Amino acid sequence: MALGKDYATQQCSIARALEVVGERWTLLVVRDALYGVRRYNDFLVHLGAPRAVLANRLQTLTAEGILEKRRYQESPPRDEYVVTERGTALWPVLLALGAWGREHYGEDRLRVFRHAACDTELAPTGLCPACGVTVPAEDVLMVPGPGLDPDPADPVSRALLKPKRLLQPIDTDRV
Amino acid sequence: MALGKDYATQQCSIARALEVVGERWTLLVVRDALYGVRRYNDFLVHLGAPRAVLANRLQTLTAEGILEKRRYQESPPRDEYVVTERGTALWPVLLALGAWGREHYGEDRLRVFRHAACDTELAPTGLCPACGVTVPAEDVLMVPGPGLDPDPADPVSRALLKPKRLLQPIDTDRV
DNA sequence: CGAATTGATTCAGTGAACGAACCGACCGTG
DNA sequence: CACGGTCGGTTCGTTCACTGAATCAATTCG
Repeated sequence: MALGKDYATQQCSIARALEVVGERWTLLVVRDALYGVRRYNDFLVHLGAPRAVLANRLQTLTAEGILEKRRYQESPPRDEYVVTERGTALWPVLLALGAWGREHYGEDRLRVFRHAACDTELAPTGLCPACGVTVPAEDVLMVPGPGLDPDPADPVSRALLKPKRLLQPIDTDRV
Repeated sequence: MALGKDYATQQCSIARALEVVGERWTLLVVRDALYGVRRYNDFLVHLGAPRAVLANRLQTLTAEGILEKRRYQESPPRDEYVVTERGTALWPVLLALGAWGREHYGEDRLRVFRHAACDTELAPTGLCPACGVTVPAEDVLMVPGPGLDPDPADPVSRALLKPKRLLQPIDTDRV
């Protein structure tokens, strides 16, 4: 990646972070991983990225310890990519980025994030206004917003219509 | 930009945000703008980006309303790029990203961000632990950390060694 | 007048992204 | 046991963006 070469001289942890997750598609892969996507093919259809790029990103993210490749069945050997703690730590970044995007460019809200314990909607900082705590990703409930297409084409988007906890694997087994 | 084409189908405000600020160098330009960098040449020496890319990013960011091009002197005509409210709204994203980068990759802390009102260090969420408020960017005091090179080559890095408020223009007039 | 400063644009070379095709391992069905 | 389908990729030619060096125009300073 050409990124690292120049950013390395930056003396800045933002630049350091962007070396790792600043490439095209990378943060969207992490987003999907947090949403519960785990399989190569599910990433592929949901992201629409070229296969070679996806394979490269999954490999890089695994090497960086953001995802973990895990064998979930032998014969045929199948691996899934599960987000690690380091990857989960990117959740506040994605939340803030999404809040900014919606605030300044989006009309309707597409997804709403709630504190699973009290069902209160999170602030863009990740704080639960009711409980006063910063909600960890595993306690976040993702609910579809009014702006979301109710009948998407791909099965992954369809699985993501159901309210679900972050990090919980998606469930694509249905009509 | 090739970014927009694919991300547009994503039904996601994170993807929408990345369409705008997801390109290489873009977030670093915004970071510098928040740090008080305003002039083409200052961005250039501090970032080390190719001139054509910098010119392109400044133009795009201006078109997106994240920076504002402002004439600061006639004869010779000189413009500076000042961060807008929309650009300032990216501060929490950069803070979270920097916190993640330092946490997972940095050894020393390079910059410390404090609440100007009470001098307390900010949480990665932007919250002031003492006051309990989310500190707006203009009330953030940036202080060099122990890991920062005390004698950098370029004048912009040298100007950024002094404690300063975010958004306040940098001062490069010195030895 | 000549040199320096500022804010760019142009251009050739390189590397990355794109999209389509292909591949190998395995499964289930007939 | 052939046949088609799925899964997780790799390969390849084209296009596009980034890179770095050179150039340029306007103006001020010496």
